[in-house]
Amino acid sequence: MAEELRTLVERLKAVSHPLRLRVLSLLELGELCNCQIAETLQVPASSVSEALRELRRAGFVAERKDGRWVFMSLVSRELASPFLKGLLEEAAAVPELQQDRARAQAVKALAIPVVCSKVQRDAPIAREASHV
Amino acid sequence: MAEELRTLVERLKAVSHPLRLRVLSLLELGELCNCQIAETLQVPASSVSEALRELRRAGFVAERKDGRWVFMSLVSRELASPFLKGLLEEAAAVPELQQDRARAQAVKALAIPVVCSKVQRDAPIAREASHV
DNA sequence: AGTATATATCGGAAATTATCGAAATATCAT
DNA sequence: ATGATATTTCGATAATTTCCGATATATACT
Repeated sequence: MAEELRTLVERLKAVSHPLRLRVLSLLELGELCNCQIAETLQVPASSVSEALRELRRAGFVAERKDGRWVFMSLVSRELASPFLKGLLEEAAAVPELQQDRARAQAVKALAIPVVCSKVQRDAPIAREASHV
Repeated sequence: MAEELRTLVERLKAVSHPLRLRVLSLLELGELCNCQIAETLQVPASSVSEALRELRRAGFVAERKDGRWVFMSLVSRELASPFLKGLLEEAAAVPELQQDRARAQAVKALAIPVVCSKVQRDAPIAREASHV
């Protein structure tokens, strides 16, 4: 398979996943660290880390390290590919993603160490169905 | 998972696949029947049929039956979602997809029964790697 | 140095998806 | 009706993906 076709498919796969799409949508609010996302979505920090890795590989997300924390943000709208722009436009209208962003706003209002220690402390998440 | 999030993910999955993306891209040329696509891409007709089913389920493709043939076409640009528009814009620039479309032009120049009987007659396809 | 904490990676079981030939269905042509 | 042909569905296997706890790594704080 040609390199560029493969790359396009990989970028599409990166967002064809509920958790990764939820993470992408959260980053519309501006940069967030791993633990803020984990707390907002109530999923294990390792799952968030993996989701972010894929989104980075796909070129949708940039990272900025600051001490212990790694802040992730969407690539700028000018650099965003046409389909990413279209996707974000559609994501903005999805109710569950809107709810996620509302919860993230509340999480952002807290100090980061408070949020992170809370995540560490959390008991394993009960799963509603197979695959988040 | 919320219904609308699930639906968006399903639509993304539908195009996160080399064969389905190639089929979608071919339909930029206008409507094509199953066997024209199978001949153009040199893949089994049943694989094309399955790809088209997913693209239809995702709402990207419409069908028009005419006797034995089922012609598939892209939904109109006005009905196309922002994401689909962006994707088609990117697909237009991918070399392998451009080559596919060039081959499809040649196939379209032939009478359909000629193309279809050729597809039926074809020996099984040698696979270059796992997953097309 | 030693402890705490944030993130990343690993391992591997479970779920999902991909693939294509074979069989089924639907329509056309005689 | 019979046979031909276009498309779809089925069945089964192989490949991939998902998921999360455990472990590793990296930085901060004392």
